[in-house]
Amino acid sequence: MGRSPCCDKTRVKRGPWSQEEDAVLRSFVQRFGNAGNWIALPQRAGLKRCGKSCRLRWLNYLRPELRHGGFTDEEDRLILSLYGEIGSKWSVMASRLPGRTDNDVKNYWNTKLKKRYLASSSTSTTQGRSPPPPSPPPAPAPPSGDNSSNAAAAADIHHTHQDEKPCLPPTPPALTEFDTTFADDTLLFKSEQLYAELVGLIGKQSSSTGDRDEASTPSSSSSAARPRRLAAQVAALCGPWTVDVRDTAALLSEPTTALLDAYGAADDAFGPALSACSFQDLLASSYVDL
DNA sequence: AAGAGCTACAACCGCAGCATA
DNA sequence: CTATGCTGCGGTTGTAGCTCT
Repeated sequence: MGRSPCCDKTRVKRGPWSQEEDAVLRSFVQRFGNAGNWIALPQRAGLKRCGKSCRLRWLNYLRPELRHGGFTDEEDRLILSLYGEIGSKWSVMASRLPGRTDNDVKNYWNTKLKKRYLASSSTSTTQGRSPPPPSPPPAPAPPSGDNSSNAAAAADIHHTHQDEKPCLPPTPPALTEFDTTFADDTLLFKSEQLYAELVGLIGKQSSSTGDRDEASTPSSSSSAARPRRLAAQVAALCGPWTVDVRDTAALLSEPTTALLDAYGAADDAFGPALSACSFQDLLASSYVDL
């Protein structure tokens, strides 16, 4: 019996993720997590993506604790050593390398280390040693330590080129089909906060790199100023931006539950507010011209 | 300068295992 | 107990950018 596909591939977007999609997914997941259901997430967040794709994007690319960029010699040695012990258990290897994903390790292995490994194993074979068995893992690394070590490592992780990319959209993500019919004041206020936070994230990333390629964003010069103005105005109303939105733990600690509580999200992890309108709609609703 | 080949990495695919109704 | 749905995982593919000829 064949499995049904996880989503209708003809109705979801595929291929590379845009900065707008990244911003929406990052903001949504940091706010609400996946609520135990990646399949439903894209619909809730207003993303035209397969849930699986969202999960992969978050896990392999958007998570704040991730490190991108070159592997160190120490990591090289550890991967080579682990491969000799457990074979292609990329997730186990990744758990031993804070800030790295299984996909990272796998790609790095396939493009670089594999050759080195084969060369060294053939050398050692000619020297009389048998190559290490790339098979049954003896004992998986203790999962309990993974999160803590990753969390600890996340503390001093410097964000690399991916995080440094300025990603200020000329207009907010889902605004092209913005429906102004819903006008719940509380919801509007909350959505303004959400969008202000998104803009804050974008602004922070841009300013950290000096907005160096803002000009590369099509038609950004005039329209890009509007979200910033909105953020400044909301910040004036709500107080300064004090939470680093790249810090998932900090984000999840307070506003999420407060927001969900505000909408009585007892039986739906996303809350009825998000059932009634998507996350992008929430963002969109904030984009009334103040 | 242009095309071929290579490299790095993002993204997709499909299966296995687990949870749950 | 079984069917179903979801997540996690490893293998594979696609492609942008770089280097070489």
